[in-house]
Amino acid sequence: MSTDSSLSKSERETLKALYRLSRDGGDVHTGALADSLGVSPGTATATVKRLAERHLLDHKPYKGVELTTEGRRAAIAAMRRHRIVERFLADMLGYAWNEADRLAGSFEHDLPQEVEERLFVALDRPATCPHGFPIPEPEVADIPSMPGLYDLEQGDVATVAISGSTDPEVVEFLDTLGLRPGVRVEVREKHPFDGPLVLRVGGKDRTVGERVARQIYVHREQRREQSA
Amino acid sequence: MSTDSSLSKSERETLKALYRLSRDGGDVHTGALADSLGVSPGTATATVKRLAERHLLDHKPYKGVELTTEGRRAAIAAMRRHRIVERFLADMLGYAWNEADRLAGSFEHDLPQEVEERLFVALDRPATCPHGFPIPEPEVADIPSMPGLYDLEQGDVATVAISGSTDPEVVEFLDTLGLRPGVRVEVREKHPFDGPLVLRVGGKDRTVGERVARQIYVHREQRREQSA
DNA sequence: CTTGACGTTTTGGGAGGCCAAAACCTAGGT
DNA sequence: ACCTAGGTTTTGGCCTCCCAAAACGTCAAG
Repeated sequence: MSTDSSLSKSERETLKALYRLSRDGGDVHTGALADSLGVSPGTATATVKRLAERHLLDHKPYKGVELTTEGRRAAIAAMRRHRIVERFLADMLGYAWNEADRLAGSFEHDLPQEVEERLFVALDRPATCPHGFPIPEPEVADIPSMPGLYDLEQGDVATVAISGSTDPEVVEFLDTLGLRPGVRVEVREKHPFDGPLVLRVGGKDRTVGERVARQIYVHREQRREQSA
Repeated sequence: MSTDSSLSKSERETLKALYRLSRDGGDVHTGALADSLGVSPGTATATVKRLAERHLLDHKPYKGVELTTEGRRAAIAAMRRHRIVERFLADMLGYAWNEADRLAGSFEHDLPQEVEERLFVALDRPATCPHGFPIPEPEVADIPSMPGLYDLEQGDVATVAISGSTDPEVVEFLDTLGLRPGVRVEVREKHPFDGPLVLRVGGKDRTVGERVARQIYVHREQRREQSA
């Protein structure tokens, strides 16, 4: 029942990383985890072992790691906290969305649950973090995965989300096109054979290539049924 | 030059406690420190030894502990952070001044310096914490000590501050008299022989006994010179 | 089917944190 | 001047967290 019961900073960070890694890619190995956490392989293994004992994940030595339902719930709770703190940094302290990320990680861990909730309310129960990703409900064990911009079809309307791990140069380029987190876009045309998209962004038509479009996530709003 | 350079949670907490303890009372012994931190005597000694190696305090075994100038600066920086966080909890999240205290301690430690400053600005550079105690400037090595309410003389005007360690029942009683942090009071009469004070509080005259008055701190505003 | 190479886990070591209990000072009473 | 009581420090243990390097599995190429 109880979602957490005293996880340490690195344990929470590990769960978050595992959730991310498992969302895109088959088996997650401790090596990938170590990279993602910026930690030595041995350290990653040790943390994994501890979490396995608490039944937050299954560890098949040399084979891979998989979160249990409980582990996924804890990971999502950690993400919720992270995203709320990001919103705080952006909305109350005026940080840009791509700065908030960096700072949130450093002090989200010791934030009491109670304060997290008050903060959420004080921020007016935001639906997304400053990157545009949804803030999950508490206690859920799954977040619906977001499609990429390039997965949309002609006529689709969606809201943009940009991952914090996106190459800063790409981010800057997107910015010049008006493609920023939270912005609404409509797909005007999608050229075949991995061709570019033509989008309606802030009253202007913009063209985006496939490689760049694949780095943008979206929240589909509604599909405009467009014929019979 | 650099005020901190990576102190841990307990190290900072130790410095704060030592600053408090040394402000009222001669030698500070590790026992008092341990009590104040809610930690075993051995743990207190160990932390003291570590801080001594960093030249933040002098430790004369079996005799006592004393902060160095550097140590005092670090302690005050920690207090500044604590008080800013309290203000945040009170002003932005709506916590009562005596609740803020409890919660601030849990997450102030990992707050990046940078965020602390932004928070300070976002809060409109407050002069005091919700208890009524001043938020020190950064980088100072001393805070002027505050007199008690009972140290005032007839005609003095001052602002009330109430320590977080005050007995809750006393706090509640004070509340019924309108004596809350930040409230302005004027001393109408001071009876001799440890007699009661008569104060002007929020447009009403209130009488306060010596024992209670000694538990309230004040910020003197100006001495009204009242004769020749 | 053997043998590397590569990735994973274990081992050994260090630092912070905590405690309980043993060893140790210091000061006060006799 | 002793000696004991009370407070202080050390010791030994346990936990998280990190690393480097040794030991170990696995799998695929020869």
